[in-house]
Amino acid sequence: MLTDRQLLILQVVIDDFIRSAHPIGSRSLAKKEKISLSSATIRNEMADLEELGFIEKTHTSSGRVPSEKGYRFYVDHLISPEKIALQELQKIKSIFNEKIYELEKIIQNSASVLSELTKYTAVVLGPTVKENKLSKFQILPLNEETAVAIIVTNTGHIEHKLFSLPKSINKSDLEKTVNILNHRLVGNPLVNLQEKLFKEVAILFKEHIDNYDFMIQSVADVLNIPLHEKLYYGGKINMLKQPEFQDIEKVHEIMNFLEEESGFYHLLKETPFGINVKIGTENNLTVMDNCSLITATYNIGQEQVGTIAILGPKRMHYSRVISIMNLLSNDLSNALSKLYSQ
Amino acid sequence: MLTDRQLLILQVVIDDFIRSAHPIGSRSLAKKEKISLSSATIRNEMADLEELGFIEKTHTSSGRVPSEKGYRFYVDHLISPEKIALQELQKIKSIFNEKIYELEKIIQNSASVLSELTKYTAVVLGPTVKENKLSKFQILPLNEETAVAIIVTNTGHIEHKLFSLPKSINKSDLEKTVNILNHRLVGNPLVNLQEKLFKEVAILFKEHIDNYDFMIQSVADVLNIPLHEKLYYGGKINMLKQPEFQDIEKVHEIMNFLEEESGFYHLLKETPFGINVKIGTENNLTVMDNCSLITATYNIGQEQVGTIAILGPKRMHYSRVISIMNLLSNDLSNALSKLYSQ
DNA sequence: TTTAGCACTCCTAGCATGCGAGTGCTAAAT
DNA sequence: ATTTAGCACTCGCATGCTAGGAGTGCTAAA
Repeated sequence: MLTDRQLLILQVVIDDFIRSAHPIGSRSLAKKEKISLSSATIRNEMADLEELGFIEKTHTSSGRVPSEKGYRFYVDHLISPEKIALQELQKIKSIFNEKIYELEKIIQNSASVLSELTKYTAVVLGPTVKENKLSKFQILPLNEETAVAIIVTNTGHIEHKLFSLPKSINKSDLEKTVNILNHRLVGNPLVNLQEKLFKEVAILFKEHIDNYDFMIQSVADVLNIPLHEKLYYGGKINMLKQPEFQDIEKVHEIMNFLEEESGFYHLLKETPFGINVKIGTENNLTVMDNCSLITATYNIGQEQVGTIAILGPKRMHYSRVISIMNLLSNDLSNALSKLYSQ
Repeated sequence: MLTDRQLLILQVVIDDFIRSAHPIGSRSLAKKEKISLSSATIRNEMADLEELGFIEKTHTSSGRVPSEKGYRFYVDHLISPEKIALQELQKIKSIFNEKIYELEKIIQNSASVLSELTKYTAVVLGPTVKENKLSKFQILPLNEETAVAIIVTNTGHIEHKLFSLPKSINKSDLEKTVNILNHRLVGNPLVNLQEKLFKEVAILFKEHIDNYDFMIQSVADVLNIPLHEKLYYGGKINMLKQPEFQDIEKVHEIMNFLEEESGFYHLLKETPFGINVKIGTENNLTVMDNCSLITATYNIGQEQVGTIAILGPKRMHYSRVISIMNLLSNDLSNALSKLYSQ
């Protein structure tokens, strides 16, 4: 177990390193207000902390930097919630103040504000669509051959899709189609729509609709909604400001990973409830070895539907970021729940 | 006027520099197959070319690199169309082979393929919406309070927008609203809709619709379609591969400019018909001083509607990029014209 | 007109040097 | 028994020097 003095020193070392990005030595530590010990004493304590694996040297005679274990301990035991300036709070609130109904915009705004406040890169995983249920289906014919289908889900997600109509379809058939689909499919999860369509709806189509085989194929196309959630980004290039990313190689690697979509998707898809911090190699991904990822889930009603995340260097301002994400994920959950849960 | 020999030397210098990114000197030039002159002769010619401003030295005793004037001359007089490999041609065709109805996807695909083939950054300015005309308007009520409006334009652009309904509106009022709007507004350019709404439609609303003031406000919101065309990107991080962008500062600057949207919007908004090359300071923008921008317009029917662009270092593979953009802009115009012009 | 030769310039890589910030260890001070 | 002062030592980094290489311009000969 660490002594109070060791805790203090560890905390100051990490705090300082997070601020300055420079290794810190015993002499500069001794000058700090909080610490009234000689540099020699501190040297002894630091040697112990190093032996325990919380801090490390970059070379034999350098100051110390936090190790991954050090950061982990810091995050778990040494940080306390940070006060967020009023002005910044208002920025968060402002996401939800405007009368925005559209989910996508709220989420994109969240990512932007998050990156703006933290100066790191924000990634938001949009709400699960898999669990979404169909709440409305409509067809709007554009001309003889094409129509646009509008699909609305219970979470406020709206999608439109062009498709081709059977030749010489009449108005009443279209109406019947819409009625049947609404009657049979509303309330069902999107994933099941295709199955239901072919099993249950097909029979009804056959009974009531001319040219039913073409129609059912078109509808099937339309209902084939991409099931992977979308990712929203904010401050993609904030990384370039961080001193740890002065190496163009590293930047390229991590940027590439960001652009690729699928990589981050998996990373965010399976995050535990609430705030979670993954430091460096804890992410189990070589590209992320020098990064920390802080995630927070958000929900609609009781259901956890998505994740907001901040990607930054391991030397991240953890307390501040965690406080901000706490606020934002709560506000986001509240706002979305108000709008879309029934 | 330049002699044939000077032309040859200028061409080889620029070709070589585009390939290698290293200044080239008289000795290495003399070794080239195409050139059977001694290094001393070449030195004399190069001195002349420098005096004329086509090439320059990075320091007193360095090899030569092309000047902006040199690139300009090269682009205007020395390059010839490049053969594009079959495989690459097919990649271009593949954008249009699939059955895609949606404009946005075709355009996004174009940007992606363009960046993939050139290894530079592609930016595409979507089709003008200002000139677009309304071709269909529909309202789809979701519940008591909200509805989604669907707006379709003559170029196949579809937009949906949530809005709130007046309290206790009845079905027939909604239908009347839709009818009036379709009757009065279809065929009008999007820019004029707001004006027409307040001038002509307002009167009709007053006559026929309960709660008309609320309704007209909602409709006005809905018809307030963002009039700036969207930008689509491909290969944003390709820049990082170029040796001229090893300086993180420069990368940051230019990336920032890319992310900002509005900057590039103006750059692409006013491009002349066909292929255009702007080299370095010709772009009249400090961030672009080390970049070249190649643009090509595309059209639907006879109307020029948008621009595709490649952003790269001044040391760009001009002939190849121009050839590719020629192909792609033509194919894009054809495909869009087939789909959306009548 | 072209080319060979030569002196000169400038960049770059490599190496020595000194300084500063840091360390560990020991012995004295508290 | 801790804490601290002192000291020798280490390492990174900035500086300056040097040699080598690639290039140039100029002059004089081919």
